[in-house]
Amino acid sequence: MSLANYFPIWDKLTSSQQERILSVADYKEVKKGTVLHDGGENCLGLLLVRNGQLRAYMLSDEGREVTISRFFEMDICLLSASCVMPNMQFNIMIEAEKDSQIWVIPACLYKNLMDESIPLSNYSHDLISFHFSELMWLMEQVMWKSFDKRLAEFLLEERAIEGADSLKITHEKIANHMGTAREVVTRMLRYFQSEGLVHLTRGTVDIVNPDDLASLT
Amino acid sequence: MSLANYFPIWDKLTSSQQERILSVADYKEVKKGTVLHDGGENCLGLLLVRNGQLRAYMLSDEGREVTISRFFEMDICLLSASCVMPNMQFNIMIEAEKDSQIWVIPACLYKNLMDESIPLSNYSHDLISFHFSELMWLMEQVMWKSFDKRLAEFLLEERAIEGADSLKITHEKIANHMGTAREVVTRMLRYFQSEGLVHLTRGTVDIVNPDDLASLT
DNA sequence: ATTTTTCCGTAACTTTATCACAGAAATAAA
DNA sequence: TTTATTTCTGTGATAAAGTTACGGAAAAAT
Repeated sequence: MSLANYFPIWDKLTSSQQERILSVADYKEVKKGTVLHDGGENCLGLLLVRNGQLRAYMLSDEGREVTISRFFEMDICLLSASCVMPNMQFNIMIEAEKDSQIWVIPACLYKNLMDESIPLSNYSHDLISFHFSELMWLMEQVMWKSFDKRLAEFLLEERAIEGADSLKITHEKIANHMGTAREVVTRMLRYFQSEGLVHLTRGTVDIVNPDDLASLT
Repeated sequence: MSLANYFPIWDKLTSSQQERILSVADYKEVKKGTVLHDGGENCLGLLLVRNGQLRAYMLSDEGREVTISRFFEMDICLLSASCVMPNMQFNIMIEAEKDSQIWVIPACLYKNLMDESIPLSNYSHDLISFHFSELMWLMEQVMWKSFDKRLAEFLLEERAIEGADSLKITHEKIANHMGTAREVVTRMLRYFQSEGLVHLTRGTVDIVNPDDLASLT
């Protein structure tokens, strides 16, 4: 399966445009943990996920993190292309959460295409709009939901992504996703355990009672 | 001065497109406090500010607010046009912070224009991208800055907007901008006053020492 | 002049974040 | 295999911010 099968609105591009993309797109296989983009530095380009899982997150000066968005198969990530997303002077990071196969499409090409293809321009428009919407949602969560609800929701989301009740994740990783401190996660997880919602062992959180977790949110 | 002088990239539109905008744009004068858009309900359209000041904010179920973005002369607000910003199912509100003169451009027309004008499509792209960026900034503030710094920054921003050291604003309004509780604002303002940074009277905050306020951030 | 509304002040309490440290489990090194 | 090192977790003390519950003063309305 090639790029054409993964790139959205591929058939709305002219064959010349398609060829230009194919000729410059860079196929990469990256290991879990690889940082693909850090801050405003280099404008890597857009990332098209063939396989695996990416994570975009914010990084504070003190090294704290919050996950902004996650990318799965067939998703396209614009956040790595500062040139396509102008006016961005902040620390957005992108890393591979799992071993992944991706195509990197240079931002300059993409920008050129946006100047000639209305479908592509409108598609990007909708993508960014979607990211904006996601960020609004995150904002709501952070501002107005208590931590127990947020944690419960995170665990259930993780369960849905992994398709398993046993999550191989450390308290610190959870804290980094949620933008809080490890101790806070530990304490709440212990409380969840005392209530029979989860079972904890080093490096894993077993979801014992997903229904009660869900009713908490 | 007419719409054409306020609408960005006006000269990159065809005369037919310009005419269509002119023929359907609705000129309005709204009083301070008017809510122009509430939630996903009606898709009012975009707002082009001729004069005055608008404010976009999030609203929680419990009635708490946070200001997301503000709009001044010649700014265009897309957030009110859910159709132009798809995938938005949250409570975004827009109100006039001052008596304002605006044009309302129906979202359906705008959407049609985006399908035929690359400059317009790209312009909207950049606009939303800018909103995304603003939201990222807000997120950083909320997550990683202590409240004293945030409040100092808010007061200085307000001072810059008003062009005066004496701010006619209640503690509650400040709290609504910042997404916190009125008591928290009151306490911090009293602390600021005790440090000689501000002077408080009912309904006003006088900035006594802007430099020290700035050094706090 | 009196009532009502708006705005502000404060104390007690809860939740979340921060700091400091320690011990257990896993991994690497000797 | 034993020892050392790193990673992960647990917990108490403290601080910051949000919540609850008032009451009182200033302004506006009657």
